[in-house]
Amino acid sequence: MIQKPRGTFDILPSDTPLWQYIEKTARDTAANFGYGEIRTPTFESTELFHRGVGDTTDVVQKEMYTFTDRENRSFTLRPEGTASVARALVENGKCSDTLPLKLYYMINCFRYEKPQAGRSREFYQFGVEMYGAADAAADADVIALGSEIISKLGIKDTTLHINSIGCPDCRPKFRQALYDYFKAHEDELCDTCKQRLETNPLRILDCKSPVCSAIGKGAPKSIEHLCEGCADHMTKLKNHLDEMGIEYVVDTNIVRGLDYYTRTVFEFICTGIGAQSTICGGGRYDGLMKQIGGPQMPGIGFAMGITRLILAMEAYGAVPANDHAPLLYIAPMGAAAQCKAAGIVAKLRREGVYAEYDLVARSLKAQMKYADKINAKYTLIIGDNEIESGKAILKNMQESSQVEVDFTDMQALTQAMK
RNA sequence: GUGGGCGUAGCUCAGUUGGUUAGAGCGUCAGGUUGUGGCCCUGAAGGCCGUGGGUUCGACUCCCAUCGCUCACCCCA
Repeated sequence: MIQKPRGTFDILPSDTPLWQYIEKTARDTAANFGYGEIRTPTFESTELFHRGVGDTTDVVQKEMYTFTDRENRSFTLRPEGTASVARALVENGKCSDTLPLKLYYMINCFRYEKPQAGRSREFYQFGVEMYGAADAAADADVIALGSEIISKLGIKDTTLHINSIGCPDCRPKFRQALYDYFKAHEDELCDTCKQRLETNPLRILDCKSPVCSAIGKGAPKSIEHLCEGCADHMTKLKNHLDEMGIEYVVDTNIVRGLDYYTRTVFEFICTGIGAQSTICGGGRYDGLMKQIGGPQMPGIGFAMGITRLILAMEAYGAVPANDHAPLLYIAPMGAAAQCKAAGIVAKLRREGVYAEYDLVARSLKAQMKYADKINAKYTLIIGDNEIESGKAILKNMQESSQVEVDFTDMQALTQAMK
């Protein structure tokens, strides 16, 4: 038995209706916000992610599926969607189009991580990107879209956390202030945080250790170290969110792990789906486009993990019932009747009706059981007598009532099932 | 990459201090007299007890390894 690769999963017919529902909800909502769909290759030049996502990130350093092709060129299965979209816009000259550019995508991504609840090696995400709008109004508009989708999917207990991590001007100063603060408490920090102090002092703020989090409470806050421009941006974002009726909390612990983020970062966090509780995460990336060789153009966007949305929907009973059932099941007895049934079903299907008939030569009784199991609304029984007379019994499965119909008259048959 | 938990029929799980033909429920299939579903009843198919070693007269049961699943750290969607 050859098994699927670790961290991947099959999506079976019993699950696909939910996936399709989520995808449709996301697409339709994005379309109402003026976004158009973009589709990019599943793999890209490895260099794109080094420059776009950032050389120092965990994603690039140890989580990418990188391979060389027959010409010895290095490619990588996309670990996220933002870099590809930026590349596609530059490569196709779309940066000269009317601004802002608004794109959405529905993709699979790949990261070599150890699987757990809400995290897999191949995962699916819906994401949006807006380019050419530096104003905080754009941030609010993007967040509003994420909020709207989550709300439409019926996901409860979700909180929007926002923060500003500053820009290339003010961030280094904040980082230094943070470093200085924790350096003074270095002896008290846990072992992992002692390492974090050198690698990424921002992450100490997340530490679950009581000692570290206690120390963290007194640490400098990023929003207190913003330059004037970044501070104004944050204020305007909050004003817009307030006006739009979107609730949020300012969470200075929100620090995204991808290098391209600037200023606004945000996460929609849903309690009750395990440790991987961010169902939607994003932020602003004003330097990304230039970083990958395009023009200087501000951008902002988010991505939501489809699997996490599903976990959340399941947790809150928001999964819609699957009511796909045949209008008619035809139970033929014998080869001649089966042939007749095939003809009737073919006509119904051409009219867009979901109809079925026996394909495995079951007994009549077994066919009735089958019709019941697939939830057929009506069953039509055809044998030799019926072929001769052209009339057959149509049974309403719910009411258990029967009427005789002329099954050679499609209009009469359809009418009888109204 | 680091930890914890778990691997027995398609699914959910039993399996007594190691003892002979490994069980149940659900599901699947076939029946319960001659052309009719849902309830009920009967029967059948389906397991090298994750894999490989070891201890033992004997291992689903104990030990080791390995693979897989799962949860958490980390990171992120």
